[in-house]
Formats: sequence, structure tokens, C-alpha cells
Amino acid sequence: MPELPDVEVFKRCLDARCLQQKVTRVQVPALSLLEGLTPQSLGRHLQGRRLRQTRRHGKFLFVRADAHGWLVLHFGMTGRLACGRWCGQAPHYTGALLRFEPGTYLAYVAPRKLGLIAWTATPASFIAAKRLGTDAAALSLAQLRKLAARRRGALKAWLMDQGAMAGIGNLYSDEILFQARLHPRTAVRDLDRHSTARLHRAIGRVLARAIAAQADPKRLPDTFLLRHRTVGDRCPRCAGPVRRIRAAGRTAYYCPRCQPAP
DNA sequence: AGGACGCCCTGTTCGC
DNA sequence: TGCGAACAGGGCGTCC
Repeated sequence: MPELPDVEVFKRCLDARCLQQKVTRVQVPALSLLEGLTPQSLGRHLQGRRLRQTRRHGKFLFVRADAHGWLVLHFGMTGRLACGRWCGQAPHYTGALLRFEPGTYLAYVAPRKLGLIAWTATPASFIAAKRLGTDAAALSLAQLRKLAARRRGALKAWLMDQGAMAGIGNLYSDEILFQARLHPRTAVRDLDRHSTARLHRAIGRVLARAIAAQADPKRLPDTFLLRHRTVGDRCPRCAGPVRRIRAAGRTAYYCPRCQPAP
């Protein structure tokens, strides 16, 4: 579930509560989450150092420790960050735990262990190695047109392709397509100038509003499809039934009246 | 190249 | 009521 807006909210939480704090202890209960490093090397990287800066690219969060390198976090489907005052016990499903000098902690919580913890010299080198596209929230209309020109296949898969643009997952791709009034199976090559512009506006607006709502669907306006993403619910625009299909290997919700089939 | 599918993983929901 | 199957989905690998 953590898509770009969720990760941005994690970032802001970490920025507000963990930056400038000195790491006193590192524990990794979920070893399978580590990619290319051991708990020992992670401990060496972080222990005794202060967290100085964070950056987000797509669904990845980078955390720099004292001019040394960057911790990389990806949250998979159910991952999240939790921080607070250390009271002797990490939250349930903590996959990695940082404890800080003043008696606070940062926990990477991952019930399904589908996330990733890595280390990189710079965010740029990691982004290049993973072949991630431009961050979706920073994508210009000109860039989107350029990407569209060389893309075949359906819209939904394109929006979710992290190599094309980074940060959009299943839920927000549905929302973006709904706001842009485009069917998830519309071919990218069938987009005209007008609908590409509409899509670009929808990407920017949906991501910005989701971040403003702390990535909490309950805080989003009722006009969002996300609030009605269940079988039997009704489209907030036309009150017609919401439909569920399989697209790009995922469950897609859309309004067949507002998003006519290609 | 893109799409369909399986896998990872486990809590939740569904159906009999 | 209870239990097992199906589902949820981000990302990756495989096959067509």
C-alpha cells in the first residue's frame, strides 16, 4: 500500500522526530529484508552517527547518516515507520529498529516482510541501479508526453511502471485514471494532447491532495474514488456502480460511465 | 516490449 | 461456528 504519498508522510514524520539524533543501537529482527548488507554492517554504518537528511524518490526513502552514506527503505505492501519514546519494546512486526540517544526509537514495521532495507553511497546511484523513472510528483507535462510517445500498452500498467515514473501504485493509479476520466485499459498511444494534459493534471493533483491528507483515505474528499473502492459502491461523480476488473495483474476499480472503455 | 502469471509473505475476509 | 481457501498487492522473475 505505501505509494508515493504514504512514503512522503513517513519522510515528514522521520524529519520531524528523528533528524539530528544520535543512533545508539541498531537491531534487525527481519533479516530477509536486508538487501546486500548484514545486520553487522548496518550497525557499523549507523551506530554512533546522527541522521542528517532524508530524500524520497518514488516509493523509496533515503536517510543520510553523518556524511557517510544513505540508508534505503522500501515499504513493500504493508511496511510503515513508527517512532516514539522507547519503552522497552519495539512495535509488533518490527523488521529493523534504530534507537537514539535521548531514549527514542525509529522502527521499520513490516508485517508481510515484502519491503527492502539497503545501503547506498548516494540516492542517485541507487536510483540508476534500480532503473527508476522520474519521481511522479515531479514529472513535467513535457516529460510525460515524451514518455507516452515511446510507450505501448495500457495506461494503468504505464502509471504503475516504476521505470517509467516512480511512485504510483495500484490505488493511486485508479484514482488518477478516475480523475482524468480515462479507462485503465486505454492504450497509451491513443492519448491525444488534451487527455495527456488531463492525465498530467490528475497525477499532480491526486498526489498533492493525498499528501495533504496524510495519505489517509478517510481524510480525502468524498469525490475521490478511493473513498468508494469497494464492490457495490457508487461513483461519487455520476452515482453509477463502481466496477472491478483485473488490469496489469492487479485489481482495478473504475467507473464505466465516467471512464468509457477504449 | 508488454502482459499474464507465480512467487514472496501473512493478516484479513470470504465461502461452504 | 469453524476452518481452509482466497485475497490483498509491490516488485521481481519467467514465459509467451
